Amino acid sequence: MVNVPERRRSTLRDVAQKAEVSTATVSRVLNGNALVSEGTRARVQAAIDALHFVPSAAARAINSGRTHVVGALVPTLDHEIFSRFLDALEEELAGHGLSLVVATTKDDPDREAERAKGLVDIGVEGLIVSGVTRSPVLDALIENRELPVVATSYFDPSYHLPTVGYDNENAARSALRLLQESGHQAIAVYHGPTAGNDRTRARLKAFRNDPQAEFRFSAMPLDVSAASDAARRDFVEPCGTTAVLALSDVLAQGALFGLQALGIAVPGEVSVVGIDDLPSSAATTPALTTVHLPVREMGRRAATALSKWVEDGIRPSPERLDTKVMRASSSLAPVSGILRGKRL
Amino acid sequence: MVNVPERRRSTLRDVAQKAEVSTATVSRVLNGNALVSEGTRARVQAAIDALHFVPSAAARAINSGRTHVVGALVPTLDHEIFSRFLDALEEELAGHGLSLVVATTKDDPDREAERAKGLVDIGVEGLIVSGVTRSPVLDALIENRELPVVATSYFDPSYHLPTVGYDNENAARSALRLLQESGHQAIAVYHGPTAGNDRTRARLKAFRNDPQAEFRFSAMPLDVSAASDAARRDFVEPCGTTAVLALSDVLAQGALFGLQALGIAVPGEVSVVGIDDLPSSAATTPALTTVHLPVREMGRRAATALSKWVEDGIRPSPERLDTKVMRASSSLAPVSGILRGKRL
DNA sequence: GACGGAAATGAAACCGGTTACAATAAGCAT
DNA sequence: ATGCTTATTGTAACCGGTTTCATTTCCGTC
Repeated sequence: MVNVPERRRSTLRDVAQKAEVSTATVSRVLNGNALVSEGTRARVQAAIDALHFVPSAAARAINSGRTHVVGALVPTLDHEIFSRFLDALEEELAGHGLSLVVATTKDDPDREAERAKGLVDIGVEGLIVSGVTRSPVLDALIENRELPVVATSYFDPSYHLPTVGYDNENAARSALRLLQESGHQAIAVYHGPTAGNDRTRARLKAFRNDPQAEFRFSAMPLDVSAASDAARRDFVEPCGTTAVLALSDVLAQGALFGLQALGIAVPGEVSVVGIDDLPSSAATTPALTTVHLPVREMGRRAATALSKWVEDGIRPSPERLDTKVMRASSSLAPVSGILRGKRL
Repeated sequence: MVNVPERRRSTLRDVAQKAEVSTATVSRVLNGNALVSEGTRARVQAAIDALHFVPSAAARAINSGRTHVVGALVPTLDHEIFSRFLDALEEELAGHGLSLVVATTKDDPDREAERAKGLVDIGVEGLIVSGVTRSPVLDALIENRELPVVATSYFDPSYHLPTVGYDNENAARSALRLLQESGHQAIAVYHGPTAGNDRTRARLKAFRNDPQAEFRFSAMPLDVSAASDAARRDFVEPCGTTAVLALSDVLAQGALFGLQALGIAVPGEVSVVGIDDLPSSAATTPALTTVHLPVREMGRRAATALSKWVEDGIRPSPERLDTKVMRASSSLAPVSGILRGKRL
């Protein structure tokens, strides 16, 4: 509104001048710390308000050597599991006085390295990453900077960075055991892309060396529709498959919906089991039998671990989080019931 | 490994000394800009590598006056709609060379103001906010700092900040019209909390002054289970209500699941319509009739707008995004069918 | 009324880069 | 050999804060 020819953001020196004190005094008022007389403090504060002075974050950072910012590298934000993780992570970090910058990797190690470089360039003090597969470039960067980095969604005490996560293979094994205990042998396994995704690959390990079982693996994009389509394709003709084990709940839900669209009873004719335990999985009809992954807890733990490392220099120990079977007999039933293969 | 007593991060001066050049020359090499002889450049680069030198972000920022960081304030990350928005936002911002810090507000204006303050403290150059309800404190902060701020999820050209979003009231009206055109008059309206959430309040405006209709409003937490429970409560006894209009797809899905659990046919007996168009809404059985909100597009547009403002000082104009009815006759059917109230 | 010590404040160095400007050296036409 | 450009590099100021240390002031005490 007013004609201000080239307004420059006011600085601490401007404030000092206006309040007729030294810059040191203004700095003291700003930080509340030192002992400044009440009169001076008021005068300085008045000048600050009048000039709408806000201290420069960069100038502060250069002195303290701290930016109070950490970064998180996740495959995508467009998946409930990661956004819930980040929600908890952000909340906990905020409690420790840290801000969170996010960057997405699309499960590409090169892209991860590139984005990590970007984060370091803006001055993050630490990093949260997903899984244990790094580009050598990123490893070198971490090494050189001695950057605190916590790896999540994966538990591996032998990894060179501290991990906070669950045992993916074991989670998948729990789901598999559940099915097998109910007599299922011919199982369709639905999973997301394995390229660049070591969590999925770890889960797939649970299916190695199983002489009796008969697995049918299908990779697909991680969305409900893909799994729904897959189920409609796989089960449109009678087949011997009695169960779908999805390595993510979105796929399990999709399978459930697809089967329902075909008029196939779940779990009467086909059982469906997932991994993740999304909130919506408890509400579907039938509710989904799944393996709960404690992602919020993981977010909190990772935040605390990274915070300790960044603030106090204490390198955290690996933390293993427990997974847990949910609603074991909801979308899962013994194979003795009506078999899809015998229908008609 | 090596015994390094108190290692200090190496600085540009260290590099200069090691390479036996001035700091100016090192800076030139760093920025590739100026003309440095090939020999010198190589020597400096060698020193940089040897010392694992990485320039300080803060020191750079203090000179350029730029941090290349912007912030986003969203109610929560734990909701698909926001995380998809952020996914697109982050991607587009990255394309403009900007990093994204996120902070959650829990739909509380005071908390929003507080978190915004925190973001400004770490040096964000601009802000993305949700809706058009601000705490006066935050408004003052924005004003004083002349901070570029773009408001999203809401279209209102009269708002004092540029908005990039859709017309919430109109979206709800589309959904309502759809139901009414099919003859529905007794409608249960499921919606999330209204406190601090002007998007929901705007959607509710669509139901004002409708003499013929008979609305039954229920507020509930924004999760599938809450709506499922509500539906099970509302429809367990025969009642005249023939449709559920949920102001968010998670609630619509919940209602759908709840009705299915009661054995009520959708849309045969009760129709369900949502707003959002989540990916999973296309896959449920039946697929959900809903109003598509272009949140990814909104993310991209908001990113571009804020980027232009931050980088080029061009204050963006408000942008209105179109909403669109999806799958109009999927979970919606004319009321002439079996009425729940007449069952038994 | 001089003295010791706490309280309040300022001068100036400093953090780690960038950059304006000066200086030196090399190249080349006259 | 002289003068002028151009290429290369260095000196030092500067960005906007923080902090060390010295200085001044104000007390209460003996």
